[in-house]
Amino acid sequence: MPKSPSAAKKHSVRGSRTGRPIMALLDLLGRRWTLRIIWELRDGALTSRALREVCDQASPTILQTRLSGLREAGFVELVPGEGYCLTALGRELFETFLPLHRFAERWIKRQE
Amino acid sequence: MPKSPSAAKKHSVRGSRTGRPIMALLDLLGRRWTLRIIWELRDGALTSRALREVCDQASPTILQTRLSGLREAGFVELVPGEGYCLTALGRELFETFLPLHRFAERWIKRQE
DNA sequence: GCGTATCGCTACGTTTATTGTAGCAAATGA
DNA sequence: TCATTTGCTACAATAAACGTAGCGATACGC
Repeated sequence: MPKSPSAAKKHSVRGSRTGRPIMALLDLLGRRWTLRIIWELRDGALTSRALREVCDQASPTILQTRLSGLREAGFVELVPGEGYCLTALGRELFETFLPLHRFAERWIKRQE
Repeated sequence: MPKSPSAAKKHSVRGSRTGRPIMALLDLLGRRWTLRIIWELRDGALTSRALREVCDQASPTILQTRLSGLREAGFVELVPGEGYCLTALGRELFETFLPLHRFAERWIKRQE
């Protein structure tokens, strides 16, 4: 298994071996709870525990791991006294998959 | 592939407990290789083995699992003699996160 | 027919990721 | 002080993903 050291940071994003940014991003977003966290922070800051509540009581272990990754990626920041919230970049990312919301509505009807 | 009304529930999508479509979709897309598969099928059909090649030799076990999920979800179909390709719905989904591509380019520059 | 190559797909043992529960130290306010 | 809440971590258990091998079916050329 060839491993390129070109990964963004020490957490060696899975799809980044190709050196294509989109792969690194898809890889980052394709980890459990990542998309959900970004989604739940859309309306403002949440404390780690509040975030856990809205994320269906996900384990703090993995939430912490994801939050670290998202902070490293520059999508999320921790504001003392406020909690976790999206950075400007993070909000930009959120908006790129905002259309998913409307898509999901149409999609679910097809499922039923 | 037979599609029952409860097809979506068969694999009990993780975030679907809330009943909110976007959660079910984020959950589906937040599984390993799912986003990548949709991305790699953007230019047309690929056989299961060709798909494996472009997906960094991912294990056929998990690719098969994902392809089944994506077929159940109606995003991917298997065309005999051609291979796997996106359905009309799948292409629509792909286009909703197409802006991610450009975003990823900008994002990666920030990382370096 | 025969061999060979490819297709979609699965078995199975190992490794990695995620979960669930409990709890820590620091900060805050009463 | 005491009680809460914060971000965060330890640790054992479970679930997901990986890697290798190979199946049956199909389609070729010979």
